Amino acid sequence: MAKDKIRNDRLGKLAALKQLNADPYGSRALITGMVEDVRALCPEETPEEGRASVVTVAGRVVALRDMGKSKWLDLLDRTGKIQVNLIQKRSVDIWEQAKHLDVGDFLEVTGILQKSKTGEVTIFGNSFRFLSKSLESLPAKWTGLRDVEIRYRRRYLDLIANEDSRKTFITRSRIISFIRAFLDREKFLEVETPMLQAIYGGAAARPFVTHHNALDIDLFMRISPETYLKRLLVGGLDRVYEINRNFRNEGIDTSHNPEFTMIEIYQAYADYEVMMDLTETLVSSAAREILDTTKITFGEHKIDVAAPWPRKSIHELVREVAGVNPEDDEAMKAKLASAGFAKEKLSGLDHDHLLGKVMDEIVEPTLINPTFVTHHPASLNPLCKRNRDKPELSDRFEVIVAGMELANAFSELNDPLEQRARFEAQVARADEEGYCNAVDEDYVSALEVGMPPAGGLGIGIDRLVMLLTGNPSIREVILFPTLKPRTPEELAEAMAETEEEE
RNA sequence: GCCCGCUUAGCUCAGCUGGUAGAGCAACUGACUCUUAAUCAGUAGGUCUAGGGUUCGAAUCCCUGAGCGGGUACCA
Repeated sequence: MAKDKIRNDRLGKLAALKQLNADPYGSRALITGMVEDVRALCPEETPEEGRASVVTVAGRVVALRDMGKSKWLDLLDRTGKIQVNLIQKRSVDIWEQAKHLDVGDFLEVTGILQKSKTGEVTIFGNSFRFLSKSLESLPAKWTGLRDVEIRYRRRYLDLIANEDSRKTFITRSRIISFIRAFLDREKFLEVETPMLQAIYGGAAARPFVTHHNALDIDLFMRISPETYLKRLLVGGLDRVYEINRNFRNEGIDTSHNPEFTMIEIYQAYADYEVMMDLTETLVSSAAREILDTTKITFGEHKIDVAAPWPRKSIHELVREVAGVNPEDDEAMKAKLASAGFAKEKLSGLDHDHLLGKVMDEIVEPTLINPTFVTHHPASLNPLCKRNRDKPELSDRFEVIVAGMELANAFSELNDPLEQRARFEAQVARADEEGYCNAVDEDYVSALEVGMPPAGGLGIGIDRLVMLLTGNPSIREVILFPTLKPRTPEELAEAMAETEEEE
C-alpha cells in the first residue's frame, strides 16, 4: 500500500539522519517566541548588512517547495505560519540533513528575519534542527481533511489540516477563560464536587454505572453536580460555580454527547430573576469580548445575543405562539394532533406534560434569538422553589436559542420538609421519570441545617460554544466526541459480542 | 430503536442504463538559488467498507452486517 511505502521511505530517512549524527527527535527548542510574535518583529525594509535580527522559531512543516539548492517551507505553530528559506550555500553543514525534510516534520529554525522579494515574512535559515520526524503523510494541504469520521477519531489531523477547526477550539478555550474571569470578578468561588456518586440526581437522566473494587459498591457517574454545590451554600460558600463534565446515558445527536461540559452557578440571597440578569450579561459580554459582536450566524439563522433578552412565561408563549389557551387541555391536544402527533400518545399526558409537549414541539422551534422561558409547572422539578402567587408553577427559567436549550435555572428550594416530600413523590414515580434513584437523605439533612435562598443556573458549555462559533453540531466543538470503537482489535471484540447476542 | 443517505489510491473526488478502475494533490526518481497550490520530465500506488447472492461478467443490481452522517423516537 502507498501508506506503507511512505512509512518505509520515512524510516529510511530516519536511519539516514542517524547516520549523519542528527537526532530526528530533538529536545527543548530555545525559541525567540511564537510565530505570531516573531512575525511582528519583521522589519518592513531589508536591513543593512550586519544589522539584521536573528530569530529562532519552532513548528511543523506544512508546505515544502523544493528548488534544488534552495528550499522554501512553511512552519506552523498554534498562532500561525511563517515562511522559512534554506539555501545550501548558507548552511552547508546541515544541507545533507535538509535533504531528508518532509512535510509533517517539526523543526527548530534559526536565521535572519526579513521579507522576501515578494514581500513575504521569511526566516532565512542559518541552521535548523529536527525536533520530530513524521512517519505519516499529512492530508493534502489544499483539499484539507473533510471525512468527518477521520476528523473526529484523529482530531490531531483535523487540527493540523483545518484552520476553522483549530479556531473553534481556541475560541472554546477563550470562552471558558472569559467565564472564569467574569465570575471570579463577581466573587464566585470555583469548586469541584464528586463525579462518582452513590445517589445521583439534579436532573432527569439515566446515569452511567461503574464499580469501585475496594469498596465493592456500584457508583454512578454524576448527571449533575447540583446537590453538592448547594451543600456548599449550606456550608457558607455563598457564591460557587463548577465547570466540569456530566455524564448522561442517553441518545447521541447534534446537540447531545454522553459526556458534556456544564457550568453550574449558585448565588446565595439571589433568585431566578437575578440569574436571568447574570445569564444575559455573561453570554452577551462573552460574545462582545471574544467575537467583537453580538450578531451570530448559526446554520440558517441570524442570531443576536445582545441583552436584554425577552422574558416570557410558558403560559404566555403557548397563548401567543401556539395560539391555544394553556388552561385548556383539549385545545392543546387538538393543536398537537393537528401538528401530526398520534392521539393515543397524547391521551396519557396530564396537564403539565401537555404544556411541556406544546412548548417542545410547537413553541421552542420558533424561538431563535435567546429567550427566557419562565414558570414551568412545579411538578416537573423537585429542587425548584414554587412561585409565591401561583404555587402550581415554579420560579424557573430556561434559555432557548435556535430552538435549543442553552441554560436552565431556578430559585432553589430551601425548605427541607417540602424537599423531602417532593423527593418521596419523585422516587415513587422513579420508574417512569428516572429522576433519581433514592431520596437523598444527606442532602435533605443539609437543608435542615439551613440553606440560604439562592439562585442556581446551569449553562451547557458545549452548546454555548456551538452558538458562539456558529457550529450546528456538538461534535464540532468537543475535541474527542464519543464514537463507537473502530480499531481492528476493538472491532473484532465488538463483532464477537454481537455474535454472542445472536 | 426506526427511516434515509454516504463509504472508490495517503487526501479530495470522478466512474452513465453491469463489460473488469480514473483525475488532481501527496509520494518516489531526475532538473532547478526568491518560491508560496512553485515549475518541468518521468515512476509507482487499489481486498472499490465486510460477507454472501444474481450474472458469462459486479465498484455498479439484490440480501445481511459495520462505521459515519442526517432525520425521527427517547431525553420534564
